[in-house]
Amino acid sequence: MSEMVDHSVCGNPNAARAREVLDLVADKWSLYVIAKLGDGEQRFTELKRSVGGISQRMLTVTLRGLERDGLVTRTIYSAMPPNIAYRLTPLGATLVDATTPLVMWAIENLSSIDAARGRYDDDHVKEVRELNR
Amino acid sequence: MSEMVDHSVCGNPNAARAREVLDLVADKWSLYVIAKLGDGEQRFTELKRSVGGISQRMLTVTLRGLERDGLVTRTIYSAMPPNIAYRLTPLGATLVDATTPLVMWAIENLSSIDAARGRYDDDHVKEVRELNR
DNA sequence: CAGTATCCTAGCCGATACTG
DNA sequence: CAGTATCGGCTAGGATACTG
Repeated sequence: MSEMVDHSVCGNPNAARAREVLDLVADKWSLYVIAKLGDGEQRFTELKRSVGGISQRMLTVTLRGLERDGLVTRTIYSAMPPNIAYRLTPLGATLVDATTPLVMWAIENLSSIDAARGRYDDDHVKEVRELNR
Repeated sequence: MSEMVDHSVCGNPNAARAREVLDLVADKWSLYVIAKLGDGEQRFTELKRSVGGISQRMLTVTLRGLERDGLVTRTIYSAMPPNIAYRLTPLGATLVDATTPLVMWAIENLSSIDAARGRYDDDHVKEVRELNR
């Protein structure tokens, strides 16, 4: 059936709808929360500390979204004092696998990108200087 | 250099800085533009049409960001009439490879997520109904 | 065609305060 | 501890008009 792993991504009839999913997953926080949960079950405050920089509001919103989409489960161990654990579902675990290459890429190519930014910004500043002459 | 592919992602000292890169790449539009350019060189209007739903302003902003980070090149073939081609750099090409698993995941798991959303929303509505009784 | 320049607003998101 | 509720600022980003 005519292999088409990469080039057909755009031609796929589901591609348009896939954007809804990507929009969810590719937002500022979901990626990090998912990655952290990949290390195992975590409690709310634990997540908040380990993700770093996220507000409790955004953590709540993000977790509810992930729960709604069947990527994360919320288990109540005790109501008082509250002890609630978040954990990846099997589906969520496959998402971690899918995002890992991207995370690794970002870490590995950090310096290349920094360098490129420096060059671009230098050139741009130079142009502005020339205009001011 | 002590292998550490998955579990160490969070412990990596570069992980914090990696977020800057991920924040750039994992935004609403960059992912799609990069994916489209994976199919080969494209012109501005071509991109605008094929990405679909993106405003010319956002396409410009996105392309400048990708260019700044050394992921995309901008080649002027002709100034008047304007004929400008956008193309992935070698670095940009490696990014496509890194994002492909995520895009494929979204397409493959669309129905699972739809189903989960339906269940979650049903349950939630039910709870609200009980409160109103 | 390939942009730039402006204006304007929906909604994201942080800060803060309160609760079981 | 693990949230919910509310308010308000800010900005991402769309619409529109103009240009080389």
